[in-house]
Amino acid sequence: MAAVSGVRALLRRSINQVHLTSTCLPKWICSSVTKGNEPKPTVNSENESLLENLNLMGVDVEMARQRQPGVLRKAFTNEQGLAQFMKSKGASRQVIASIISRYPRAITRSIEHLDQRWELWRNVFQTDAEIVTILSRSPESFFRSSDNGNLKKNIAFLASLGLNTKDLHRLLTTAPRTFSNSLELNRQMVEFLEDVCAELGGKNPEQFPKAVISRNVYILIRSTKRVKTNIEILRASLKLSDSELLAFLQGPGAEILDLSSEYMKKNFGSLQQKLDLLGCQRADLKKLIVSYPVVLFIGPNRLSSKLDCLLKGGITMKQILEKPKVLDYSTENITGRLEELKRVGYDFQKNGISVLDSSRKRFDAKIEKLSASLDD
DNA sequence: CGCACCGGGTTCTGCCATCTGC
DNA sequence: GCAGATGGCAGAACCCGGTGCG
Repeated sequence: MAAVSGVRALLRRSINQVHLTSTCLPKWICSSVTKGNEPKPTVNSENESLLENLNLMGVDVEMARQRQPGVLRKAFTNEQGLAQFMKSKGASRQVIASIISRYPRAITRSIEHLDQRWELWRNVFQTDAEIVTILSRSPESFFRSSDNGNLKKNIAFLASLGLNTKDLHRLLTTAPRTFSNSLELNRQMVEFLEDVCAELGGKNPEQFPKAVISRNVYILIRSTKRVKTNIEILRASLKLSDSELLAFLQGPGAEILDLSSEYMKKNFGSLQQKLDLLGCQRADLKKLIVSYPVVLFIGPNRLSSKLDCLLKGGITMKQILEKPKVLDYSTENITGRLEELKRVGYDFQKNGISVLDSSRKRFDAKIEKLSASLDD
C-alpha cells in the first residue's frame, strides 16, 4: 500500500513544461561540445541537451541524477525513441516521465531492443495496457537487463517447470523481477528446491519447485540463502517428520518461505512468548503454525493486540487455535464486529466464532437477521 | 436455507553492493 | 575507473465467495 501511494506521488509531478516542441529533432544526438582546456571534458560533465530534453519531457532530473548519474553523462541516448515507443503502447506522458525519473537507464535502450522485449512480455500478457501498468509500477523490472535472449530462455524455463499460462501471468504481474534474473539464478533456486524435496524423501522432486512457486510467486526473487535459512528455522522449530515437513513446504508453508529470515525468527519468538503468556502448550504453537503459517507474517505488536482484542471480546484461546483464520482480519475489523455481535447478544460459547471469519456482506446479513429476531 | 470449509484474489519496489567488461 | 548488469535486501495482511452438506 505504501509503495502504491509512493508511485502515485511520483506520477503527480507536473512542473512547468510546455508541450514537447516538434522542433526537437535529433537535438539529443550529440552535445559534447566541450573546450579542450577543461579538466575532464567528456568524463565528468553531463550532456546539456539531454538534460534539457528530459526537463521538457517532465522528467525529475534530480531524481534521475541521484539514481543513475552516469546516464546523464552519455553522449547518445534514446529518450525520444523510448517516449514514442511507450506512447504507442498507451503510456501517458506522466507515466513515461516517471519511468525515466525512476530508472534513467531506460533511455539507453534501442527501439529494436524495446520491440523485442515487449513482444516477449506479450507472450505472457494479453494486452499492452497490462504491461504499461507493470512498467509504471516497476520500471526497473522491465529495463534493468539488456539481455532479451536471457528473458526468452527464462520464459521457456519457467514453462518447463509445469507452470501454466495463468501461473506465468501471475508471476510476471506480481514479481516481474523474476524475469530479469539470469536464467542461472532461477535455475539455482529450482535446483535447490529439488534438492530439498529429494532430501526429505520426496518421490518426484521435479514437481516440487512448481508447487512451491505457484503458491508463492516471490520465491524466485529471493536468495537461496534466505529460503534455505527459513526452511532450517521451520525444520528446527516445528520438529516435523520429513514427510510432514515436505507436505507443509509444498502446501501452506510455501507462503512464508520468502519472509526475511530475521523477521521469521523474531515473529516466531514473539508468538511463542505470547502463547506461553496465555498458558498455551508447545503443541499449540506448532499446530497453529502448521495450520495457519501466515500467522508468522504478523508483527509482534499487531499480533499481540489482535489476540488481546479477541480475548477481551469473550473468545477463548482454544477457539482461536481451532479457527486461526479469524486472525486474517484486521484488528479494526474484528473490534467492530465484536461490538456489533455484543449488541445483538451473540454467544460465542454456543455458536462458535466462525461469524468473524466471513465476508463483510455475509456478516452484515447475519447481523441484520440477528437484530430482527431480537426485535420479535 | 444456513453454515462451515476451503481456496482464491489482491500484493512487491527501490535502493545498495558487487561483479564484469571495456 | 567507468557504467552496465546482476544479486540481494528490508518492509510486513486482509478480504471474498463458491460449494457441499445437514
